[in-house]
Amino acid sequence: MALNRDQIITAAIRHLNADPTASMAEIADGIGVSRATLHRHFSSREALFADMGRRALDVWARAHRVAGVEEAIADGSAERLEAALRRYVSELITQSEEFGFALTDSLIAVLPELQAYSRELEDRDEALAAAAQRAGVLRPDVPPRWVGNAVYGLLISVRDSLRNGDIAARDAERLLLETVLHGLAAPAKERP
Amino acid sequence: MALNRDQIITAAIRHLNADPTASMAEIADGIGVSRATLHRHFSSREALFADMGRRALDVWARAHRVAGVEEAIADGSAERLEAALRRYVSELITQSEEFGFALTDSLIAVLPELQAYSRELEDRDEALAAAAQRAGVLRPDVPPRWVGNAVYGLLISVRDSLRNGDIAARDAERLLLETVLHGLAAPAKERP
DNA sequence: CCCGTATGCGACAATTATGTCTCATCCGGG
DNA sequence: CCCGGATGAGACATAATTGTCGCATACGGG
Repeated sequence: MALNRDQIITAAIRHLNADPTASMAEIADGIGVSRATLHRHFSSREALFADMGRRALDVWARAHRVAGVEEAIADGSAERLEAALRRYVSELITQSEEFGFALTDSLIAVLPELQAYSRELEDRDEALAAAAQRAGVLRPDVPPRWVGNAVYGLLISVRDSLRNGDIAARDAERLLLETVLHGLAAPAKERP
Repeated sequence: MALNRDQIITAAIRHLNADPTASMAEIADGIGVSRATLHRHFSSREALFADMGRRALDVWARAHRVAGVEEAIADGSAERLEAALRRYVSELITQSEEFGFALTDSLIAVLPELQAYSRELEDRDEALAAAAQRAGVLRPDVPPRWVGNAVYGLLISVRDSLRNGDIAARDAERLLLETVLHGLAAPAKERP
């Protein structure tokens, strides 16, 4: 057997990142399996997309776990929180090819199961941001949800920048972290 | 006559922002015109999308003009460049509902005419960023293209944040500008 | 008031995508 | 070597979408 179910999902995400409107036939062709096989693994297009969404959210959840987000929140120290924040962003960038699907597709908002899953992760993001604000790691004068959304948007920036060759892959993590933490203004100047 | 061509484009953009996969029938229905009328104004779906893309890029170009980007680059002073930068971002946020279409849809990358238009605007963005770096307004240790892409991604953050009610509309501009210029780290701490 | 224009409505053919099915083939384990 | 399960190829019916057309009608200016 050439590809198992997981490999098909991975390849499908990769292919749909390049062409978000691809049909089942195009997806199958791009992956290198027949359309019939695709339908044997996923009863419908919706089922395939649901599994891809689940995969993307799993990647997101794994980033939380790997970075020790929960523990850092419980700990509450600035050092732990900042380390978790950096590790978390780094993990998201590394896995952005699979996670990126969640960035673009509105399908997640439709399926109730994924919606709950997504909400849970967003809440944890918010908790992390709020804890980091309390610990003095992040500035307190922005809504905690904005932090997660800003990272989310900058991940799209990274994806597009890499796609266009505007930045080097090895610089992606530094650029995202520097931008979200310190911004792009020249350091010497101002700050009222 | 209920709606002219321009109004239809505006309404179509608005509707497709909410449901990017809407069919011609759904678009027409959402706008409040018949499918036939839609086809009378736009010979094909592709023609409609091309016009929407053009509109989005026009908004972008207008933001450049209103902010005096070209003049600020020619002037080269830090004050003019920073003012143009702020005004430019502000304008993009204000018009984000119509410009937002360009943020998401990959159609622009396909049509040669829009591609050239888009490239031109991107180049001007890059020139602005580079000039701001030379003038000491923006930090010089990031690729100039990254600046534009970061703003682009944060505009998506703003759109999503507003959609979810995570931030207030009147805070959008401040949050985007603050984030892109100074970042989200607490000001007092670190900076090696 | 009248007429031209634009619109809505419905029908239509053509195309495309989807999901199911059958059958031949291939491939690996026993 | 043989067999069972998985795959590829293709046919098929169904549904959705697209683009076109004809016709009736509503609207608005002259």
